[in-house]
Amino acid sequence: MAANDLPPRYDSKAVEKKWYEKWEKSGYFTPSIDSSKKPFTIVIPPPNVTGILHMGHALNNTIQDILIRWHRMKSDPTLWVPGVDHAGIATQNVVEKKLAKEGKTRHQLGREKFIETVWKWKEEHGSAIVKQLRRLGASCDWSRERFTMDEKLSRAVREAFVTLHERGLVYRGDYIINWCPRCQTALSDEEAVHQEIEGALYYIKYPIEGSKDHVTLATTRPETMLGDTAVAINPKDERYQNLRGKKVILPLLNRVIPVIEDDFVDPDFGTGIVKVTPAHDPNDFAMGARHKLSIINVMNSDGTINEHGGPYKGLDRFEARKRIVHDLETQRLFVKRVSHGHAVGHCYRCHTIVEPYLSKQWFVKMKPLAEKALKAHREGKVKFYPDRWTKVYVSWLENIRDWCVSRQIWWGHQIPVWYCETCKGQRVEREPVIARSEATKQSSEIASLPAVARNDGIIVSRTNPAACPVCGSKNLRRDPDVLDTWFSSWLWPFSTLGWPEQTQDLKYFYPTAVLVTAQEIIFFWVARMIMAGLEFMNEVPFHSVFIHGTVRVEGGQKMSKSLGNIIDPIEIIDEMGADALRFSLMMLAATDVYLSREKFEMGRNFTNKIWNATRFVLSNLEGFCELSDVGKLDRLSAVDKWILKELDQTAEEINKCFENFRFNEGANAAYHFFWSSFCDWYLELVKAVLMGQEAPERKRTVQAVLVYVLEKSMRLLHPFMPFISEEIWQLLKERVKSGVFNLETVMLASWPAPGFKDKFEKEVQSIRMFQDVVVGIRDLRTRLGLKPAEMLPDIRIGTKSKEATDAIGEFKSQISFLAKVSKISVEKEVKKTSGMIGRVYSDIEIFVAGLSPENLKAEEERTKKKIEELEGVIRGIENRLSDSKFVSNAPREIIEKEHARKQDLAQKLTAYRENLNLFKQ
RNA sequence: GGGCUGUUAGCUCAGUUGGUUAGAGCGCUUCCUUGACAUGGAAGAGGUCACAGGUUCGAGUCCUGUACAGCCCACCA
Repeated sequence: MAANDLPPRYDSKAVEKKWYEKWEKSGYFTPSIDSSKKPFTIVIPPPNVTGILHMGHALNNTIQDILIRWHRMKSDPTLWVPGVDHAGIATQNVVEKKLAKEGKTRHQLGREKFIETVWKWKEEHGSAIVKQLRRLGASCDWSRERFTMDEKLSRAVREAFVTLHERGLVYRGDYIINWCPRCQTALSDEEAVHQEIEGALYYIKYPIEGSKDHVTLATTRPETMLGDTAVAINPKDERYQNLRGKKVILPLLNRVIPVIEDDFVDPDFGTGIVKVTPAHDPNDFAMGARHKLSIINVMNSDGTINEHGGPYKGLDRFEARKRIVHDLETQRLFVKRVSHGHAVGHCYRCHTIVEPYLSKQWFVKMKPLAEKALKAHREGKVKFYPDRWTKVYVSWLENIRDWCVSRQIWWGHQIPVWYCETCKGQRVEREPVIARSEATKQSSEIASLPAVARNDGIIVSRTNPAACPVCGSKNLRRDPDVLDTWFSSWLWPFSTLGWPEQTQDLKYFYPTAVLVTAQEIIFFWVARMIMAGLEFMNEVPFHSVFIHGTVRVEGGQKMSKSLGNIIDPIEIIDEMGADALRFSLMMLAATDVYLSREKFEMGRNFTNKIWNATRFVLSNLEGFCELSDVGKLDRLSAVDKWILKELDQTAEEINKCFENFRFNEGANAAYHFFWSSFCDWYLELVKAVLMGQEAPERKRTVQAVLVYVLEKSMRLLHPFMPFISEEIWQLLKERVKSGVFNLETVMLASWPAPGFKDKFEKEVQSIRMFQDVVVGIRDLRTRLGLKPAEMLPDIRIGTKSKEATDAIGEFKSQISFLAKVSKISVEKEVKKTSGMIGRVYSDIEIFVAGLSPENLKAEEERTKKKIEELEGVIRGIENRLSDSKFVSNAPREIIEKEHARKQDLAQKLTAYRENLNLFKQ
């Protein structure tokens, strides 16, 4: 055998680095715009600039890369736009933490200097994840890489905000928002993650004014009582009719507050009496509005009690809670504390319990946007895969609430709003504000809140104004807030392509084809992108949304840094290779992925298998091989045709799987074809040819088929395993002359289309029979305890079918090669003698004679068991066939099938029964 | 409280419109270092498809209910 200088183990490291650099440098990732062709575009879900690649990214980007590479091979102009998100709160937190280590705060630095520091941090650390995406093999067009804080994308953000304002879809108002006392910023409803916690209901007595009596009410947050401005009952509640028009005394502060009646109060909860704290609870805020209650904010932005909290001033909210409960106990106004599980909002970034907090924020009116998005869905313009996510999307849109978009941090897009200090106070024009909970039932009441005048010295502008357009004053102050990070993300599918400029990219590549993402950000991102696309581009940003599973650790937990259960994809790439990582993920990715390190061995073993199959093929080529069109060769044997057919069917199946986002099935098909069909059968079979005394033409044919199948396999595997497929394809290119190798890379080779449709059916059938015989003989060998090197002296195969006779006759030499048999005879009627055992197939029986008593005994048992099994199955079929309902209702082909099956099994049964007799002799 | 998903081999999971004897990987048993590969090869064992009903000639697959698990949504203080 020719010397082979390839190592027996695949070395992923060297290969991966080499090819990725070559691809990127050669510009293969950059499509050329061809107006005669329909492009295929994907925008990446931009990872956070603070992020490092985790398994979720690996899964998400592997799927995108598969789609991208597949389409590129189908010669669509294919664009994958990469980029990174500035991740306002997360990034600011990271940099602030770093400053804290140096003993500094952002306030010491000042805004300008701080933002400079963040940019510096970004330059130094922000490219970590894009480097890691390269290691994964992601074939993004890096020449179009974007960052949400790029000048052009910032311009898009500003354009979007101002446009929405012009359309009356942006407003500013005083509302209860979710406030994170740790991050010191407002959060949108989506950013306040509700988590079930084991809290408590505190029952407290409020004395009734002018009476020795009191009312008892229940609350989960006693500290907010400092801001109570009323107590409420349900007007229909019989029990409390006597409280009508009364006043109660707020304990601790001794404030006199009224008893109000409101339908909101649920008589069945707690005592049926509610304390009303308009500044610290959204419902109370609404009630306060309805009853024109005063609003007392008792907290500072850091969650400590402020000067309105009397003696509790300066205490943290939870400390204040303890002290208040204690003081109430002392005053005998505390009744009881009852455990009470309830959902409480937590900051999605730092997990601090958010405080419902009254403040002035900017909102986007979502209902008009959502209506467009719903309409687009009804018209089938955007489809979710799997379909069940549609419902999640629709129900969120139907119940949408306004979006609080201002954040009290520094890192982000500063809101393009200025306040004229001169105009301020001169309320020019009043206009009722549409409330945050417009979609909820309380909306009509909220609308009667004190209105904020829209032109009350507020300037919303595309460019930085030099003077107030109303009064000409230069005394302007810019709104210090920045926009929610998602306010730039939702523009991503078109801002990355140049919007608001009408660039060539935007015209050609928008809308994109598919969005690949995880379930967690359907609301945050997917739905909002659809709304933005429709609002600003008048077209959905993508036609398909593929929602893949969540990556979890074995055992079901989410993979997270804090749990310390991370499996780092880069470590897996280092150890086993990116291809192994990618392929393993795809094999597992049907639903949520539960990972353990061992699971990646599947992919690693597969890469090694591919590698070694290649070593075998290459070492069996003699010199430089010329590959003519295999399909035209008339020297193809049945096995050649069989493997070509299998290859065809696999290509077709993988294609279908990609079309339907069924990546695990596609990976399975590729795996099974390459390993079982190509390696286990075809390679083993052709060894007989390559090493035997076959005619040189036969050898050359086999070599051609080997190369042909291997080359096409590399194309099929390329989307899954870009690196090894390229490496092997290039190795073949060095040794083989063929049209396809005029190309530079397998990346640009065409996606295999079936070439042998409706052909080779007969050959496929006879190979199946041949495989039966080989497996049968091997089974017998194992049962007889033969050593691999030992030859079975005499195998007799009985068959009455002409096809089987022909097939076995044709493959005799291969059978003896694969199953180690010295003599094979095919007979119509095998003369059975005692001491023979056999295996029975539909058309074929295999016999071997001359066995030991122990072997015979074991085989007798086995035969008996087999007979019982067959009898059971046949009985079942007979029952069915004698059932008049079945016969009259089932389709004819099913009945025919059953008949044929019965006959088949009956024949087998007879054969086994005869065999059983052999043991009795 | 509402919604969604899952429950199939020891483990992790496939199973597209209902139709042969339900598949894969890992693990397990036996054998094999044979000239591509022990990250390998050959043969094999292992499943009343959570439970109870229903529709149907026929159900892992469709319907209803139950149990368990997980996820998402939700302002009952």
